[in-house]
Amino acid sequence: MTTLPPDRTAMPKVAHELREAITAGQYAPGERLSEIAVAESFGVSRNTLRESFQALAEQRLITRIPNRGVSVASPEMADVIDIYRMRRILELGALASGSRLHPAYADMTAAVKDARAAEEAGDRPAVGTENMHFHSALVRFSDSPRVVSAFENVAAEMRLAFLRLNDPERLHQPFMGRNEVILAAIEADDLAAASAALTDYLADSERLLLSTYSRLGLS
Amino acid sequence: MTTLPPDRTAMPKVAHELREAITAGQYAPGERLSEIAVAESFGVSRNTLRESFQALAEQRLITRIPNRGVSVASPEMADVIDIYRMRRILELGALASGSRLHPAYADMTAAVKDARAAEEAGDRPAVGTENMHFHSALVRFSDSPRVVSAFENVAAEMRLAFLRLNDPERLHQPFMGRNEVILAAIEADDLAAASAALTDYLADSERLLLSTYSRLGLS
DNA sequence: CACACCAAGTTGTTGAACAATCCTTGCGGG
DNA sequence: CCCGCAAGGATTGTTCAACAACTTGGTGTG
Repeated sequence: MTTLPPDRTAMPKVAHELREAITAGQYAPGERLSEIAVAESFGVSRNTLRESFQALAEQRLITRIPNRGVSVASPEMADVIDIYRMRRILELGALASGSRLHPAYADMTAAVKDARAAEEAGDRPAVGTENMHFHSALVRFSDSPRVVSAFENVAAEMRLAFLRLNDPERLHQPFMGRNEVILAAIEADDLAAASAALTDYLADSERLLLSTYSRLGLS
Repeated sequence: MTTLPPDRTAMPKVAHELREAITAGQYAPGERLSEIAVAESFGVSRNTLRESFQALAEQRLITRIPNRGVSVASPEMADVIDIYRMRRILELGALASGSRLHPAYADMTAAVKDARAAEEAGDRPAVGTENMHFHSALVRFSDSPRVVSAFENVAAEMRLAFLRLNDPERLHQPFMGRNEVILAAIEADDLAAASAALTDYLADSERLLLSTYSRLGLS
């Protein structure tokens, strides 16, 4: 077994792949991440891995406790509430610049269409993915990289909240109709109606998530 | 020269102190940060420093270019525009929950009072600090740690934008009156008026900053 | 002047080391 | 039987020295 030369820019790649793995549920929320084990699995040194950890910790995707290492974040009810506060501010703020002429509008339309198709096909995970695509696109109305990346961060945290549940994807399903209402309001240039629909969406989605937490006795 | 035992949790401290040093202008925007030099000055190893760098990079306070190391961020016009987009969304979103009964209201009052006092005393830097305190407090209306820390991040970036200028503090001065208008509107429970005043504030502040950039031929 | 080349310096990464701290386990006392 | 506690092993946080890849600035050549 010959040792390969080290990848000269391994850290960003590792951070990215680890992020994907976490949001894909390959590591469960709350799961402990052993430095040695993870470093080995990514084929990097412990030091390089620690740099990647720092990036993910800043995004609140992992939790660092001094002398006790790293574990995948496991959002509690208080976090869920806060995540929705952030979502409300970012999404409603972005929607204020919404328009049927904006490129993001087409992406939202596509997300709704693909979600419908996935629903027909009974592909629940895809419905969930498209739902999040819809809201990612919505936030792009802001034309602001900072707003978009702040949203992507809370979206990843949301994903972790869902992963704590038994059937994560089930919770997305009831809301696809809501997205269509929002879209129609934007199409009609009625941003007030779109905002109202989005506000309802967020309130109901938060309620459902929190009550599921409560039902399962979480946090 | 006896070598001390390494600080068992040096990284967070270094990240914090480096952040302070950068926002205080001890390292100029765009300045190159040599790993060896900075590590030495903080009394930590290169590896530990790199972890701290990663945290600050995630906050956009420093810029990492592969194989060329780290430099203090130097916001360009496009960044300033984006920072204000983010500020508009966060601050207006938080202000929507504003109330004279909220603890943040008292902090805003204090910031205005201290700013007035600093202005009397001709202490320009303090006027700037209190101006930012005012807006930090405003954002706390959101009751959301995530919103607050997202704001603190763009506030630090703002600081870097100001540091690119000759007389950073001068730009804060014209706006203290605006803060008083916002405060009065909240006191009168007129959130619409407060939002309008804040919108004006942000637009004018952005305009002044951008025109100063332009006058100095920056970016 | 343009261009290839060279040398010095820096970065990105590794692997091994070590003390401090945590965690488990087994043991003894109540 | 349960609780506290001590010993041991495992893990973390950090350091150091090494090395190749890369950048940078200068030099010489055509």
